[in-house]
Amino acid sequence: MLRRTGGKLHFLEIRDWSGQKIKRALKGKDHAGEEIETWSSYIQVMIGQQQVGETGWKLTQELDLGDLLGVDGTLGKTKTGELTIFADKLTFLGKSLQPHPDKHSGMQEMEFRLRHRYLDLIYTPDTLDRTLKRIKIIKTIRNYLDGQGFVEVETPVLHAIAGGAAAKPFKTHHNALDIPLFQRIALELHLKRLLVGGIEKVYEIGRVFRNEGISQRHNPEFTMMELYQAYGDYRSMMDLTEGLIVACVDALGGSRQLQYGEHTVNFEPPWQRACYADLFREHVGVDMNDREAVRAAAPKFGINPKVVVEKQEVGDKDHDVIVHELFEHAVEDKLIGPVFVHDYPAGLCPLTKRQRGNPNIAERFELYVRGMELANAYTELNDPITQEQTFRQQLAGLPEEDSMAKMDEDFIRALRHAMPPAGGLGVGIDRLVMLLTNTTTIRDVILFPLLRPEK
RNA sequence: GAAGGCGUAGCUCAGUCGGUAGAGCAACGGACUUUUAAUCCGUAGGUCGAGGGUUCGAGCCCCUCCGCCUUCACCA
Repeated sequence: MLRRTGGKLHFLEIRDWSGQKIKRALKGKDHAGEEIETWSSYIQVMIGQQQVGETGWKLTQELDLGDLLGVDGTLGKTKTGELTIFADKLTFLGKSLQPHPDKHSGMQEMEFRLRHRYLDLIYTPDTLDRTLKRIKIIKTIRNYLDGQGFVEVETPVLHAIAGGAAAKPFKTHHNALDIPLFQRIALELHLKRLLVGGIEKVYEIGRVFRNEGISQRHNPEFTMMELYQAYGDYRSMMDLTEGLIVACVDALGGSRQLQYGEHTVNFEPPWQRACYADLFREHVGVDMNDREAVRAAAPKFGINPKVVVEKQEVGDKDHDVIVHELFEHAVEDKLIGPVFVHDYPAGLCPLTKRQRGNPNIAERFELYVRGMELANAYTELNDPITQEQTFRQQLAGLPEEDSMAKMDEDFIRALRHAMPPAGGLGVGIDRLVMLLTNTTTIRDVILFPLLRPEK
């Protein structure tokens, strides 16, 4: 609430949260001509001493910035043309005891904004705008997938074994059963069990947890969408991904050309599809299957082809590992996209089916936009014997206390009852929202990101 | 984990060469009947992130620590 007082006549601007979405023009020089869609708007209220009576006038004298006020009156326009409620009755609804931020400068410091998100929503129009867009994107994903015949499910967050990805889990404990439990790091293994169970088009949108570092692109809890389609493969996943994300872009109501930083990204389909090996050759300059050439090229991109443990070179890195490090350094930044990078070196993808006729290539793609991995999809491995072997290989070097070091025997048993061949897709919702709302930090697309406790 | 930047009133920010701690908004008191962030007059508000050092004297210089931001590293 802004207040301009004038003797026996006051003008207030109150924020109206009627729940109805409207277009609102942003005020101020910086936003001239801009509109956002929101459910909050400001409307002016005029309060005259004679109109609101003695108690109403007394109340008016006591109002502070941030108070909640009910107004009955007549809608009209002032002589300057501003839409205004001419109040004849005031109802006091809530008191602000804490001083609010500067009504013009708003909130500048990131930490203050994050620790007072309720104020940030009021004083930083972009925060509310991004929040509404996030909700709309998630709703669009549900509508789109439901329309394609997918079934949304809920699977456990607490796992006895945290599998489906390579990440450190959060650990907790169940008292009655007296067992350790982990918060999930992926949705994959339960959704695949459902494939076995005959739910042939299945998805989940849910929170996953990884006990790792925090950065502009990482929050310890974040939202994943994973879907699995029986009798699909990574090619069908590309078509689905393209349709899904274009639907999200369209849902935001603007153009299919979206600004992100200094780049404009064109989401108009069809999107480029590029083979991993071709991109590698183009940007690194050597054939990724040429082991000598790859090894020789590594130092040019600042990559050490030796494994370094505590500053000792203890051996040669695996060929596919060097290839991918080169890819990350030399190629990723160039992928403004959207571009599907497909056909990955098999060594990088233990859970992926090999290409028919080429065991060195995995049927996988990642969708890159502006150098960021936005989606990851496979033709899923459905052979229980191969799956068990790759699990064992993957776990071989890990320390015992690492939860990843435990084999999910139940999952293997499920596969042994026959999982249909399937395409699978994972999308990091937070990063998708970042991209579609031109936001540089994940902390601004999550309402309450994890912060170090105060003091 | 490394480097750089920042930390001053509830908020947004000044603070020069090392010389008494500042402004606007918000709050409080008063005046005012047509305003578009900011009417006028007045009042109050501070462990200058914390601790140590140099100095006659430190918001400012030096050291240590804490927090946040940025970049890099790590991490699917």
